[in-house]
Amino acid sequence: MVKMKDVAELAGVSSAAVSRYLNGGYISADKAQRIKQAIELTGYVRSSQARALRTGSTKLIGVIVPKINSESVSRITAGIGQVLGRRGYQMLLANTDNAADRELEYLDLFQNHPVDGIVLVATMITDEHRRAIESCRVPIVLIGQHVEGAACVYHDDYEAAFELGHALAGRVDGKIAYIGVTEEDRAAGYDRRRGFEAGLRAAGNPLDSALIRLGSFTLDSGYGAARELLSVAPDVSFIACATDTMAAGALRAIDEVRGMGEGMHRVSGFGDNAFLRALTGGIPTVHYGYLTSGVEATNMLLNTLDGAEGENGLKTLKLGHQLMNV
Amino acid sequence: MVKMKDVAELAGVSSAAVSRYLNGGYISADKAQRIKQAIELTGYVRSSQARALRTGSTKLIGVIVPKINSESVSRITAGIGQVLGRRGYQMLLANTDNAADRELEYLDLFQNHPVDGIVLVATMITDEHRRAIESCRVPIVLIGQHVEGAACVYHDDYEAAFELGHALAGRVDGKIAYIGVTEEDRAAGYDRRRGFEAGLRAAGNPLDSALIRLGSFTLDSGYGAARELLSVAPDVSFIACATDTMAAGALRAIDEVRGMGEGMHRVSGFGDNAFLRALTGGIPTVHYGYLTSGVEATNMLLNTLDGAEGENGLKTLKLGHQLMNV
DNA sequence: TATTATGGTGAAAGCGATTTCAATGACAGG
DNA sequence: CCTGTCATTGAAATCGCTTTCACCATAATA
Repeated sequence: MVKMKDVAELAGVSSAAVSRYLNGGYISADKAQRIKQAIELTGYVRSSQARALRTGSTKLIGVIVPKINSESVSRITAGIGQVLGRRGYQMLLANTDNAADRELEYLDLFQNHPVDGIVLVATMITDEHRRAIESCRVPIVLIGQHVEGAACVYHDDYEAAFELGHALAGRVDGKIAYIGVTEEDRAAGYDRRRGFEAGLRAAGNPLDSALIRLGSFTLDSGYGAARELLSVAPDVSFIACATDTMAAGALRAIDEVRGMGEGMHRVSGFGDNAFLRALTGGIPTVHYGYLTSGVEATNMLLNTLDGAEGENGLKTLKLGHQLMNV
Repeated sequence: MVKMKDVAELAGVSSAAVSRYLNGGYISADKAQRIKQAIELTGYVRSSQARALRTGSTKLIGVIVPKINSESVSRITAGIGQVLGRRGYQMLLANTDNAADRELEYLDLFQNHPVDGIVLVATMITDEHRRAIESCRVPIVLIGQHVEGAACVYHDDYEAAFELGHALAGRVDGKIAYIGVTEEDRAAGYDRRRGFEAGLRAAGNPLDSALIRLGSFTLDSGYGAARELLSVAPDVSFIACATDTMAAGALRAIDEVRGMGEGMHRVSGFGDNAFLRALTGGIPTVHYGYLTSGVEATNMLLNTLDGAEGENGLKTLKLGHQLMNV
C-alpha cells in the first residue's frame, strides 16, 4: 500500500507538504503540481484509519433502526443515505429488531466506536433512552418521536390521527374498532390512539373502548386482532389500524369473514404503503414524508458537524402530513 | 477520554499488559484482576480507530445494495445484519439506487476505505464489475447473481421460472403475457424470462414474443406495461411478471380494466411479497429465502475473514426455492 | 548442578496520517 | 541597510493501540 511518505519522496517534498496539499493548506503552485502528478502516478489514497486516529473524525454516521425490512423505515433510510452520500459521509447501520435494549446497546457502541454522529429512528423512548441521549458524546438526531430537549424530526401523529378519526366518523355507519400498538411507542401507540379517539369523539361518534386491540406492527398481528374482533363483536363495521401493515392484515381478516373485497372499504391505516394503495385502490390512511424526514434529520445532523455557517444547528422539526382517501 | 495508558497506570502495569489482557495474551491472574478493576473504574473503552490503524482491521463490512426500500433487499439486509451483529462486525451500508456506476464507485470506495470485506447485492454484472470484483483487495461475496470465479449466494432463477411457467401453462386457458426486467440483470431479467418461456414451451403452450414487455422493477412500471398490454391485446388472460412488485401493478391494471377482483387470478410474480400474499390470498409466485441468503453470504464472508478452522471459505452456494399458490 | 522450557513482563517501535513550530527567503516600507 | 510581514517549508511530535523483543523468574528436565 502506497503511503503519503512515498508520494512525498516521489514528488521531492515532505509528507507535511502532501498533507497540506490534500487538505488545502499553504502550498506553492509548483509543488502542488508535482504532488498531484505523484499521486496520480502512484494511485495513492489516504488511509482513513490513520486520518481518523489523528483527527478524531471518521466521517461515519451511525443509524439505528428498529427494523430494516419495513417500508417506512427503509424509506427513511433511503433519505438518510442520500444526504450522507452527497455530503461525503457513510452510514453505519444498526438494526435493533424492535428490541429497546439493543437500541441502548448500539447507542453505547456507537459512542465508543467510530461515528461522528447518530440518527436514531426511534420507537420507544424510556428514561434510560433519555439519559443515554442526554449523555451522548456525539450529536444525535431522533426521527419519529418528539423528545423534549433532544433534536428530532417527527410527524404530528396526534393531529393526523385526529383528522383521520374526525373524517372517518362521518363516513362510517356502525361501530368502529381500533387496532393500535404499544403505548410505549409514544408516537405510533399513544398519540395515534388518543388522536383518533379524540377525532371520533369530536365528530360525535366516540370509540367504544371495548373495541380496542393491540397489535405488534406486523401484518399477522393485525390479522389476528381483527379476527378476534370480528368474532367477539360481529357488528363492527370498520377497523382503524395504527399502521398500514396491520391494516393489510385486518383487511384480509375481513375478506375472509365477510367475503372477498369487503375489507378494502372497512379498514384504515397509517403510512400510505405503496402496495396497499395499489392493491386496494386506496384505503383511508395518512401520508407521511418518510424520505423527507430522513433527509431533514441528516442535514440537520451534518450541519452541526460541519459547523455550517448558518445557525441551522440541532433543533426540532415537525413535518406535515396528508390524509389520503377520505 | 481515558486511554489505555491511564488504565495501565491505575492498575500499576504497563499498557502492553492491558493490551494483552484485552486481547487474551499472557497475563497473570493477579494483574488481570487489577486491570479489570481499573477498566471498570475508569469506564475505559478502547479506541477502535487506533486499533484499526495498528491492526489493519476495522471490523466493518461494506454492504452494497441496489435499493434499500424494497422488500427483498431489506430482507437480505436483515439477514446480513443478524450475522454481522452476532459476530462482532458492523455494517457500512451503501445504496446505489439502481445505478450500476455507483456500484463500482462504492466497490472502489470500500477498498480504500475501512472495510474488511464486502457483500454486494448484485443486479447487473458488467465486465467492469467482473474486473472490479477480481481485483478487490478485500474478500467479497455476491448475492443474487451467479458469477463465474466469484463467491456468490444465489437462487436458481431459471429453474424456478421454468417450474412456474410449466405449472401455469396447464392452469391458464388463453394467452399468457410476460412483463420482465432488463436482461442486463442476468438473474431477474434473462434467467427468469428464459426459464419461464422454456417452462411454457415444455408444457406445450409457448409464449408469444409479441406479448413480452419490459418493466423497471417498480409497481408503476408493472401497471403501465400491463395497461399497455391489455389495450393492445385485449384477449390476454394472464400476465406473469418478473417481480411481485410489478405483479402488484399489473394486478391493479387488470382490476381497473376488467373489474375489481379480477386481477388476483390473472397475475404471477417472483419473490412472495408478504403484502401481496395477504391482500390477494396469494398469487402464483416463487418464494426465495432472502433472509437466508443474507445470512449465508455473510457467514461465508466472515468465515474467511476470521480464518475459521473448517474449510468453509469463499465458494458458491445455490439456495433452493419454492413455488407458491400453483 | 546445569540447562531448558515456560509463563509473564515492560520498553519501545511502529501503523499513516495531521499539525505545531521554528526557520527560510522574498519583499515592502522606513 | 534594517525590520516586519508573509507565504512556504520540513522535522518532529502526536493520535492510542498492538506487537515484537529482550529479559526474568520459576519449574522441569537432563
